[in-house]
Amino acid sequence: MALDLHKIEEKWQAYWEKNRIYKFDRKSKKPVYSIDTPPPTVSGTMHMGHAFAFTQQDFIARYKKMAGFEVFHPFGFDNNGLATALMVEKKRGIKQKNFSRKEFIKIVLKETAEEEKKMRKAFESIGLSIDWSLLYRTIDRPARRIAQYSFLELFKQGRLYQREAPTMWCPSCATAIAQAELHDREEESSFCYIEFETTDGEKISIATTRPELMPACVAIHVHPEDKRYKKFVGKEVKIPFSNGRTVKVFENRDVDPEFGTGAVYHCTFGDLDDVAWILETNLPVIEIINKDGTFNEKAGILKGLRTEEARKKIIEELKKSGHLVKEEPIKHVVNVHERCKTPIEILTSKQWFVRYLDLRDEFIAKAAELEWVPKYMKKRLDNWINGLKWDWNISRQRYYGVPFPVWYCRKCGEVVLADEKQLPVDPLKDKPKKKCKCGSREFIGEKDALDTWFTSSLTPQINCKWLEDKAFFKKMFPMDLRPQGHDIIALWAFNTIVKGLFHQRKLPWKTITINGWTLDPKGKKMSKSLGNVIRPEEMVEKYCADALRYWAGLPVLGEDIPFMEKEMVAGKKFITKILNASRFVEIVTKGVKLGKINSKGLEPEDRAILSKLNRLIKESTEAFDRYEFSKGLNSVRNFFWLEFADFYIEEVKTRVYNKKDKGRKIAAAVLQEVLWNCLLMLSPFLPHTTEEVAQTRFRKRLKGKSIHLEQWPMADEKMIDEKAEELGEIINAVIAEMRKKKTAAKKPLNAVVKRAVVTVTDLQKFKLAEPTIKRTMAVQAIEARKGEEVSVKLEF
RNA sequence: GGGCCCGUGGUCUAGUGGUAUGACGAUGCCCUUACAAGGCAUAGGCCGCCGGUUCGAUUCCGGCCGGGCCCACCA
Repeated sequence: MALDLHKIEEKWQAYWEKNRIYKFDRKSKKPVYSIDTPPPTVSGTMHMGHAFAFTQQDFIARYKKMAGFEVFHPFGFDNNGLATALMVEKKRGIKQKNFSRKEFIKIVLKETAEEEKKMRKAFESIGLSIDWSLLYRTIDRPARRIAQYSFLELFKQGRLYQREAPTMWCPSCATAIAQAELHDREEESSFCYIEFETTDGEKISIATTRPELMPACVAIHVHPEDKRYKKFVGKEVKIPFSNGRTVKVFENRDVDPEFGTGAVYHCTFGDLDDVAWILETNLPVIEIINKDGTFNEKAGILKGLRTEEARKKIIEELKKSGHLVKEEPIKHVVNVHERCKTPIEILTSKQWFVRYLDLRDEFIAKAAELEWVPKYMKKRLDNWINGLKWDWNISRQRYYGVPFPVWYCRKCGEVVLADEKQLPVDPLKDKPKKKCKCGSREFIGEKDALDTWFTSSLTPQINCKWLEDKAFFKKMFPMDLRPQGHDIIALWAFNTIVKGLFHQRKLPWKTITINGWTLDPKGKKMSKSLGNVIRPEEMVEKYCADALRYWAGLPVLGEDIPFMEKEMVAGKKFITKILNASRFVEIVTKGVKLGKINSKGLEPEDRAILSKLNRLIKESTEAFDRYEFSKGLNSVRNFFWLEFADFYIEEVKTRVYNKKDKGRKIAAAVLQEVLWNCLLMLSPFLPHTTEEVAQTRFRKRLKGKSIHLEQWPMADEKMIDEKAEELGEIINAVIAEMRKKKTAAKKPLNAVVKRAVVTVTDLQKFKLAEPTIKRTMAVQAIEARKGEEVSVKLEF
């Protein structure tokens, strides 16, 4: 039978949406289970990592729904901030600086609306149990309002300050960025040995990868125990091309005497160490780079150039003047902006910060109260918090994003906050409600936008309608689950915890699950530059959504998984198997008055399969409760295929084919019972396939409109019977031996056996197993003998 | 450099203090009244390496090697 799995899947997706199967009913009396879903950046494409993570999250959502919870499973789009703006700039080939603020925002909103449609379709195509009526966007009014309210509240708590400070700056995006937005990149560069002269004519060499920062040099550092440089300490050194400016030589224990020449020149600001040294030494700041990345007049001969050009130029000039004594190639790591990969510079500018370094210990202690799945992921957060060096810079010099609810008084410079009631505000359009303390009514609106994470860190508050619906918020906050990737533990998880603690004095959720990464088939990270990206839509197209979901259910939560197309094959085979086995069960049970499973008349194979089924239900439920869904999928799959389809179905065929067989009604009942429970346990993984079978073949079993509204099965402990399973194993072992012999004799498996000689270890038990074996393998007569191990001889 | 994770037949994986689960692939047989986009069967692994604990380790401990991720970083 040719099955069009795509048609089946589309049919049920439309049905679910039409019948609002995944609707969250806030009036329900069931306990709520809420999920703080990760809002993907609107880019128009769903990548494999999305498909993987959302599917894993969906397993949990579907399980919880069946387990009796009213599941709150929303979806969010992150269309706020820098990532979104950069995506649009790239797509359109534009830069924000060439547009007015208004125009630029308009373009971004239009583009993201289009991209969002494509993305939603992609996410729908993998069969997620999302209630789309709960959709939120990180730039929509409620999100803006909450983000601004968060700002006001933090201000009142004394957690916000504004400061002119050295800040990591992206010259390409022309904005300050946060520590968490840094990435490293290894770069080939040259290590320049530059010879300086002291005022009394002695020579000292330093080595640097940033010769272009020389005009900003404010000191030279040497290690206090470095004998070579002892005599230089305290002396003045002449800076080339600087009209005779000199800097002092300092002792500094941070210097590594082994590296370079053992002498370091100190610039404002080459790297984070320079910043620390500036703070320690009270040296002057010479800022030579403008916000747009060009060098200013303080850079002298480098004025107007950008970093790369300036480097070339200064090397050239130093060569000419004889200051450059050596140049060697070096590989070193530079900090780049993760969004645009431009090496960062450190500049001073006025920025808003959230003061939180003082609370590091509290954050670590509180985060320990969360349930982390897997547990070890918490260490990553601890590492991050322990390594924090900066308060959280939340200012971004961008047009697009949530504005600061802040004005500055034109007359006295006082910071004036928006009134809670007027949120969300745009300080460039709106005005404060009151006049300034100084009496002035003239204000300048803050032009910067809030860091994207300032808003994203409020997704629990957004989901729970913090400001819009107090009763709802009280009922819903904190949420139950935050599922997310390990790459953004330091960003999203951390900042969300921070906000929860600041605003509600509570952790924002009870549990955090961390999903792994999707890697390419060789175990490498998928990336556009490596050209190894596999798109989920291609796989859905080639196989089907349930096959993709099958793959997502294989690894343990938190583990990275290489994308293996063979698992799609395996998934599709499994789906076909389910559909075929279900067809069989329907055919042979149709019109049969089902027997009662608790009654007498259960054959050994019935008892064995029912015992195994109930044990499986128990194990599968426990696995799900521990978020070990891969165990659930694996064990149900193996049971369904290797026990139920391979053995049980074969063992009862003669019973169900023969209308007069007295075991027929029982076998029919057991077939349905086992299949139905397997379908229920597989429905979180294969929602389309199981719905198809339930709706087309087992309508009568369905209590509601969908298998996804059914109750998760309960194990009947009384049915678990080790002795029955033991006997079942004997039956299966003998059948397996007979299959081998038939295969070896090149006979079909239904070939009639006139006589079989079977050696078994326990003759008494075998007596009980014999009838099942005879009918399953078409054996007319069996002679049983006692022996050390099971063996079989067949006569045809 | 620091932290975390991983290393099981050709490939990917389950698992456990008593030599091992399944898949994909390979090979052979079989049109068997669910299924040939199938069924059944077969081959294939000193469970990364070296030590230690133990009667016994793939499983526990230590070290090493290899891979991955995060963080820091030499100017």
